[in-house]
Amino acid sequence: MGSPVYIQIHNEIKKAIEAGKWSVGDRIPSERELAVQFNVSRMTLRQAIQTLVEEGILERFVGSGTFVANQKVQEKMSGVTGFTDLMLAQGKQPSSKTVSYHVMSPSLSEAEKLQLKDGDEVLRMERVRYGDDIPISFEVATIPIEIVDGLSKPEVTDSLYRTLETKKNLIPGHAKQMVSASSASERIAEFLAIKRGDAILRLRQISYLQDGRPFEYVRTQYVGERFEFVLEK
Amino acid sequence: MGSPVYIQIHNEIKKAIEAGKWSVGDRIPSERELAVQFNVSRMTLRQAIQTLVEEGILERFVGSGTFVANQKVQEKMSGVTGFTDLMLAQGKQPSSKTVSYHVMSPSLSEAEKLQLKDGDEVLRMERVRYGDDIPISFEVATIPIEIVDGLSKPEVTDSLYRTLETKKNLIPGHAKQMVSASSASERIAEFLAIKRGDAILRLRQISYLQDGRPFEYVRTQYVGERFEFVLEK
DNA sequence: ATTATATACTGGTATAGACCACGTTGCAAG
DNA sequence: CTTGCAACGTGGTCTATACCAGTATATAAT
Repeated sequence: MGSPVYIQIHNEIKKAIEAGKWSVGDRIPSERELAVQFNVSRMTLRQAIQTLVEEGILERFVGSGTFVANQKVQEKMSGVTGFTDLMLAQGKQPSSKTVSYHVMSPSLSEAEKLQLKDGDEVLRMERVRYGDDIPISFEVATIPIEIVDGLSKPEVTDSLYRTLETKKNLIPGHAKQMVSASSASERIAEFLAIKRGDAILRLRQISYLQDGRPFEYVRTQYVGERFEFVLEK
Repeated sequence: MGSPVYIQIHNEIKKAIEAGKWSVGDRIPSERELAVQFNVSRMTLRQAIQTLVEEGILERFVGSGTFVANQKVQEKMSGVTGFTDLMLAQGKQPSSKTVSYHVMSPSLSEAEKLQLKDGDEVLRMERVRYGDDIPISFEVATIPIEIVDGLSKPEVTDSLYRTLETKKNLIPGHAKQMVSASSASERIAEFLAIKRGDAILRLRQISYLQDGRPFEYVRTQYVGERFEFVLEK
């Protein structure tokens, strides 16, 4: 085990909570007690607790103790987590239909956003997303071909994020998102079962890997009447 | 000076950076040097640095040193900062016209969002916001009367956030924001110089004080063609 | 001049102890 | 029984020291 001790302790406490040793609202042992249990100094133990507090898993109260926090479902719009999780978090059954799925040359805009070199190709797919079988959004995703090289179609369409992490050890980092409003075109209106000109919430998102390379450019059009982003700050 | 030493050092370093002692990209003295300068232990000095790193003001690199970071203009949408700052950050000249300004009984929705008791009154004001004299948004702000008690109209309309901080020592905490899309009504279209049915980006925001009390409920309608939110995660 | 290698310096981790302000709890005084 | 206060436990802050792993730089060997 090469990682720092406080990370190891962080993981052990996290696992203990997930295993149900302590439930939401429970007080965990004091820093001094835990320091003895793990056989480390209190400062090191505090570092482990600190990381858990930053993750929102624990809460500290002076004079009272440290408690298991009730995981706020914040960052609903983080976008670094996908549509599937978003729908499930809202209690809706997610599904989707892939409209197209092709390898092609990128548009100028795509090449710029994804920082592509001349001649690089991309995978472009269009999808309609549903929540409880009601159309929620129409999205166009563009991914550099080198990112999805060797992956099967289901591996890409089902959960790209998980596949990238498990199969290629590529970990998503930050994302840039742009939100605007527009009206539905004839084609989009048909996919989303609305009228032409109806309100559309547009989200353009560029996702980057931890090393800063862009790996996905997604343009999503949400039905204004059926979707809303919630942000907490 | 009652605050912890590491907070004091945090503030001193921050002021030094703002004063231009070190510029973006500059290396600041090592932790060991600064610890001697401030006459504290290295651990305490590290705590001060840590808070500055978390604020995005400094960056650390093992083996190289600690550097002044190039302040990312993230959280443009935080909303806890107002329209004025938003426009200035984008290089546009902000202005606004107050359409109405009345004390009245809250609607059911307002009373709920602001957690009002029966009989409580509110200040409701409608405003059109401009960037470089082009209409950008129409907003309706509702504020509990007790929050703005004793404040003049300009103090409320010009910069409510600054006034609350300086005059009443009330500090904004978090905010909840909901983003959706819709179409412009006849009345709104007129204010915003667009056509009825044109795309509107809707933002509903509830702002809370640090103690958790809601103090402002704002509904804003942005012209879809002229405005876009940018988020970084 | 180029390439290894050693050295000095940086932030990262870890220890063991100390005092503080705050919240909780139980005991004593009313 | 209630109230007030003291003792105790908690997380928050701080010290002084040590070693580690990564980076940069000067030095030595080629």
